Amino acid sequence: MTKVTTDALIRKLETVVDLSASERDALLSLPVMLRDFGADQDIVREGDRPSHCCLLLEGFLLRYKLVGETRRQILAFHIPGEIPDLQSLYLKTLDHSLATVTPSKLGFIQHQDLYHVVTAFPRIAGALWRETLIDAAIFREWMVGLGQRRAPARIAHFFCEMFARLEAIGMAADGAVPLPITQEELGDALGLSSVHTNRALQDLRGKDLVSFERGKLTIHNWGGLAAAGEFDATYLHQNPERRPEPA
Amino acid sequence: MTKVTTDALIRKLETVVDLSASERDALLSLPVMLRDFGADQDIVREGDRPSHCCLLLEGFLLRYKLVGETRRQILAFHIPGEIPDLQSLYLKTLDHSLATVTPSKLGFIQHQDLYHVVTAFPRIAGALWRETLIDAAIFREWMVGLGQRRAPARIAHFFCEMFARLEAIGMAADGAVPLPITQEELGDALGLSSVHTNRALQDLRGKDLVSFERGKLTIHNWGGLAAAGEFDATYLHQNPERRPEPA
DNA sequence: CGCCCACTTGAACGTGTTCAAACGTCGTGG
DNA sequence: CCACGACGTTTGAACACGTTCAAGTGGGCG
Repeated sequence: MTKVTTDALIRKLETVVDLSASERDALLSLPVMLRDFGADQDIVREGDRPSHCCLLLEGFLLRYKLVGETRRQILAFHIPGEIPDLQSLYLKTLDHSLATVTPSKLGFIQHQDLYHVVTAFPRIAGALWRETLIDAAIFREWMVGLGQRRAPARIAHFFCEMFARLEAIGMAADGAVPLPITQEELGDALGLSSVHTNRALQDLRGKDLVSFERGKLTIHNWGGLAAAGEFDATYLHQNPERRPEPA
Repeated sequence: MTKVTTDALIRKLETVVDLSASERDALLSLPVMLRDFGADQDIVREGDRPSHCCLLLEGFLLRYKLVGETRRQILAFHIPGEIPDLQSLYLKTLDHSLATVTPSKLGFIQHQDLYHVVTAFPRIAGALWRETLIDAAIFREWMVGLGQRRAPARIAHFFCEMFARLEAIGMAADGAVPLPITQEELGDALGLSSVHTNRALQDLRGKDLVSFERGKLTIHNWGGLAAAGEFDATYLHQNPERRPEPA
């Protein structure tokens, strides 16, 4: 039972380090509490001091910050295999909230248990650390979009990123991936009103680069979309670069 | 000699963990290569695969990404005691550049050496990991500013952040801190043109909240500035929350 | 003293926002 | 099976924030 749950995590980490038997065992024997959530539910909220992290097994999550009652900035979207709140292992007070987008299956892991594992197994620690660094790399790239790119480029870039990430976990088929978010959520992630998001979307559609409807993103012209969004996947650090230990 | 150089780092880490004698020794005996840089010089560039990290001892640094030849997004400013490229320990290819703002003194530490320390001393690893998580928390807060706040609020928020960080390392005096950046750099960090940055700045000055001239930031009305920028310091995670290990 | 660089100002323009209404689609219940 | 309701998407039009271009000002340093 618990074996199944950390599988996704182990698979992810093994793209970076070759885990030894004892390392794999340590991860497999981590107590994981399974829990299902409906759509649009907060999992943890800004200001909380959670005692566990959660591994996303199925579904889509997002992280957000509210600002001044009416506005929110979506900070990230998360897909299966990720641990969206791994940071809470070291930063005790949450500075943002985590919520489901779709109905989701989560595996909760006690900080204490995780802490013992990262203390005993430096290579696991390194691989997890690396995950949080990629998280930060994605934030940086979003900052570039928010600060420097016009609406259509921002959207195009976002689509490229999500496609690349979803493809990497095997969720792409026929040039399409599931992306079950509304235009309003898209706008809140990209710092755009839903109205303008809609119009910029028509722009991309008009050039026959993508279609995005009913939670499905289909890329018609990858080259064109990547060019429109100035997308360069380096920041996702997907090329394993095998082994995080230097030299 | 090398003792002096890692002092700033040790002091920083000790606000979070109580280091044992052997842990402190390990840090003190880290080989550090000192090097001076002039103003406005690249230290490492996007695409590089550096073999070392650098600890900032004196001066100001910034990280940036260029986009489309003419625009750049500044991702972060760094102040003494920080390791701006710690991430390169695990993410081999740099996805952005690091440069000096003012003439600076840097201590370079080989990845290999640092890797041995974090492998042997999990608590040091945890404290450094935590630093990179705070880095990410700052990115998130900047995303909120870039996506949701109007120019004056963005600037006000930024000033509050820099003041808080500089104060924490003892660089504040009489409600003022050194902040030797131009309005153009400020704009590039906040996603604003230098012209508009200038006008928004006049706005804040007109309300007698701050003055910012000749590289010096003086806060006249902290409450007012924080309100204007909707600033809440939680995300800086400066309250030590003593000991990163859970429970 | 003079130059360079940063800051400042003005004015036209453009991207994106806001408000408001209409449309479409899907799921529910009569 | 159709009617209804809810929610997401689409459209229009006025407006605002921020950009761009261009020229001018001012201070620090060689």
